[in-house]
Amino acid sequence: MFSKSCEYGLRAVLFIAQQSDKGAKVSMTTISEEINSPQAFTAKILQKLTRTDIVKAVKGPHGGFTIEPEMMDTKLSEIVTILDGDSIYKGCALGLKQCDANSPCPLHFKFIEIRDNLQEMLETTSIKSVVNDLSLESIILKR
Amino acid sequence: MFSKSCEYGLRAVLFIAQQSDKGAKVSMTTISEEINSPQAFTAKILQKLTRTDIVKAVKGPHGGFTIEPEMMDTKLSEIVTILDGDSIYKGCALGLKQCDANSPCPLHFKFIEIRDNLQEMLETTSIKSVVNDLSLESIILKR
DNA sequence: TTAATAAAGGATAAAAAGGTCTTTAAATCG
DNA sequence: CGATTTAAAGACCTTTTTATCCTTTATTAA
Repeated sequence: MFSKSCEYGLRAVLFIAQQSDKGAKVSMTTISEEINSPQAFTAKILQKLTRTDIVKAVKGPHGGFTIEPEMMDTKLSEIVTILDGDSIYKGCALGLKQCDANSPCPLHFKFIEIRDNLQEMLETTSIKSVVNDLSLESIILKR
Repeated sequence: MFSKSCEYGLRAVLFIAQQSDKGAKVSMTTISEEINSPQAFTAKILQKLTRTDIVKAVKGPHGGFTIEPEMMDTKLSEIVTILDGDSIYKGCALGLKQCDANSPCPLHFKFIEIRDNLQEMLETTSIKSVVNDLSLESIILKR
């Protein structure tokens, strides 16, 4: 469904958000340990998210990554779009370039429902709301 | 969503089915022209589907591919599983190996709905039913 | 101002996905 | 039978994705 980049990116964001919520900054080493992802690769992914200001990076001793309170309202759809583009929402199930209500592929009307549900879910789910669920026990970001 | 292999595979199957329905056998050259896909690559994909008996291949002059009447009831989910595996139905949105109702990732309960809808759609849609829709004008398999 | 810390960035490598080409096998027809 | 047609199979190549490593830059604290 999502690329590895997007999976790691979402996990990293949720972990950083959880820690930021507690007032803690987290280093790249901690992140990759806590979400069980390849460190250097995850660092590249976070660079994209810092350039787009979703995550804030601070260099030097006691530096690390945080997500500022106002960015906690960021929707998961934004993160997915940055990392995987919008083909998951807009692409045709059969890979046709011109597939819409006017000239639909044979799966168009069945598939569009699922795509729209996914889009709706990601567009209405904020980082903040997921972090609130994370505080409930038994929810995990590792393995 | 689906891999290129799966996209080409589904389009090829639907085209073959449509032609078989009219009593026609189709060659690899015709298929790749009509669904606008790379021929040699599509041939590889169809080999997987002939080994699993969804498609029947006949060598030699006037040979080609057909789908026999009893295979027209094959569900799209079978084709997707053969070509892309079952991770699209079973995989975790965040890529966690152990993610289920007992130890869910933070998106588990939201995501499972979408995954299940997709699975349901593919498991209840047969080749035959799509071919019937294909006979309705304006439905396309190209471009 | 220097040493330590931590992210950024570039170069490179490994693996997977996507795609091609050539040879082999099977079927048909003259 | 032999020539021809068509799919199967295997070897190979290309591109993209995933991943690592190493150097540079920024920040901090002593």
